[in-house]
Amino acid sequence: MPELAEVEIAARNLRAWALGRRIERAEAEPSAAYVFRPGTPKRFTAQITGHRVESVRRIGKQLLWTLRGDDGPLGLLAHLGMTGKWLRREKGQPAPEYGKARLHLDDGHVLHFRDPRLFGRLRLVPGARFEEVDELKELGPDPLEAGIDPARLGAALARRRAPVKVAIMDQGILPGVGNILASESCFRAGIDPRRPAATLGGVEVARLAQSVLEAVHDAITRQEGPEIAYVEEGGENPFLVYAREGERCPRCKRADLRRLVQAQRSTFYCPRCQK
DNA sequence: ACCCGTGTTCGCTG
DNA sequence: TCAGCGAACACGGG
Repeated sequence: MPELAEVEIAARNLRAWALGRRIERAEAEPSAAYVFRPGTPKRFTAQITGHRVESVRRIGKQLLWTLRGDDGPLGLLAHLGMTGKWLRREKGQPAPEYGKARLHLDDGHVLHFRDPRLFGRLRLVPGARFEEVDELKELGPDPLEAGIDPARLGAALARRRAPVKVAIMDQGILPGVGNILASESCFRAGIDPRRPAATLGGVEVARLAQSVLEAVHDAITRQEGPEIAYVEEGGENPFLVYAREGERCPRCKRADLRRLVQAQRSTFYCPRCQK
């Protein structure tokens, strides 16, 4: 369930699990070719096997692995898409359902990339030259790593006529912000998600910047644990407004939360608190 | 059967 | 060139 917070947890897990480990064998499901584009499952297997995991970095929703082999570094760019997840299993345990790729480590564990819906991506980056990858060039500064500069955010929003909730999901503006965080951030900031981005004043932009960081920190705090545990089946919805259409607003406790569709995605908001 | 979904990309339009 | 829009991608779950 990957937005910034989930990917950050994934990065922390992967560092704890894999840093310094040698990948004795990499495997990929031939049937999951879609995940490895551009590239093939075969190439994935052949190139990664034998490398050591040197670092795992996160920018927005992207995971940047740097692997070290005999003939220099190799990058692995991983995106979880809608349903991607990294899991760790002991050697010999059955692979998780929908496992698309596996990294057998030299400590008796196997890292599985599980992705039922196949919107995830695993992409090799020769020489780990991530600076040459187009999707990464287009990303803005990571909110968690660099903070959010209200002046920069204001300037970016000023150019947009799109609704503010849609604009803040632009990965060139706030990488890592997805559909949930966007709704949550607008709610926390008391800003109507339908407002054209360019109509926000300086005070509102500053409040929005702060709200995004708070929503991210809250989400990370909730999820820390051995694995990504997140709105697991039967778990309680941890969000303030997301997926709470019809429920009473947790702030004003008077209006009922509403749902609307923006840019083909659901938005949740309080019609009374968000101006 | 139908609708929904935590994401990105591509093609088209103004 | 850029902003905006809708479709497409693939598939499980309610």
